Amino acid sequence: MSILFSRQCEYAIKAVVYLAVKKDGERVATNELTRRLNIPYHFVAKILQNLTKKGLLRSAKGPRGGFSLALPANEITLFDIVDAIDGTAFTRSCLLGFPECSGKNPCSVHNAWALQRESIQEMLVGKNVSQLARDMKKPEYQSRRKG
Amino acid sequence: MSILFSRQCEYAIKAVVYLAVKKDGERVATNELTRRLNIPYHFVAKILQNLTKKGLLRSAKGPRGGFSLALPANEITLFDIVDAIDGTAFTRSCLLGFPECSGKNPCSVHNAWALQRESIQEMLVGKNVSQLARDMKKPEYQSRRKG
DNA sequence: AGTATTTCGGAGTCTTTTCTCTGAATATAA
DNA sequence: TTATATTCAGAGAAAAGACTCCGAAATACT
Repeated sequence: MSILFSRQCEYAIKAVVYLAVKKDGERVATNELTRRLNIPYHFVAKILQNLTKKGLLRSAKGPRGGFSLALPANEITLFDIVDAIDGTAFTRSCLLGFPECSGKNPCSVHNAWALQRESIQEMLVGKNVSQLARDMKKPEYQSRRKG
Repeated sequence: MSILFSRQCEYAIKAVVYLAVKKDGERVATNELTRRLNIPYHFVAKILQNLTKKGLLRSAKGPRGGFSLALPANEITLFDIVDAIDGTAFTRSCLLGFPECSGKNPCSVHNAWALQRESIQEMLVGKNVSQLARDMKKPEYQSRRKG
């Protein structure tokens, strides 16, 4: 099937936005996330671990431990999260997978697709999780992709 | 990683465009395709078989057999190929995977992404393989995704 | 100090996608 | 009619992605 981002990346976005809804620095444990976001426990744990390594989150062990944003919510964009999890290859890669497709040697869909990519990227850079959190106060927070 | 279309779909597009470059009804064997497009033999064979089942291609067995377009090149759009291989879920699905995300109950990136999807779809519908074939007369036809 | 809670790190399993193989069926050409 | 070139069909192997498990380390609370 294949859609723009991996599952893991979708989950990461949901989790970070969830953290952004909380007060600054408030810690949230994996347990709460798995319940509220409906993401498998061990999987979301791993994802948060990854985000921590990338410096987007801060973690604390022990009772009352958990995860919190490492930066102000308005300084974390969707793009940052996508970059941390999936990388940014999609901003460059040819739709048809030609390795040598580029501006000076474009494949036949290069230009059209290049515009699309650009505008997707702009959207991702333009949305920070503080905005998303605001929209999301009414959390119809549920899980999984349907179809 | 995950990009908009599957590998199989990329390959399908390349193959169909390759056929469109040929004269009407000219048959091309799997062998030629695998060599020219650098796609694994048995894999491209399967893909062409799929496209045949979907009615986009015609096949002929035996010596001087092979595959050819089942329709005039200007009546096959990129969208048709994507539809045949990956399906069109991407035109509907929420970027974050919320199953109940929709126009009346949008997630926080719904509207932005809905516009993107729409414009991607328009591009796919707007490009037929005859146009692509024309662009591609200078075939820098090579293989695989790099990064 | 001891216990409970929580993340960390690595390895392991399951599923889907990508890619391979093989044996048959069919058509062409000599 | 025989040899050969080709697709067809389905099963199988390998790699990638999604998800699980477990033991260890850290911290807070009693």
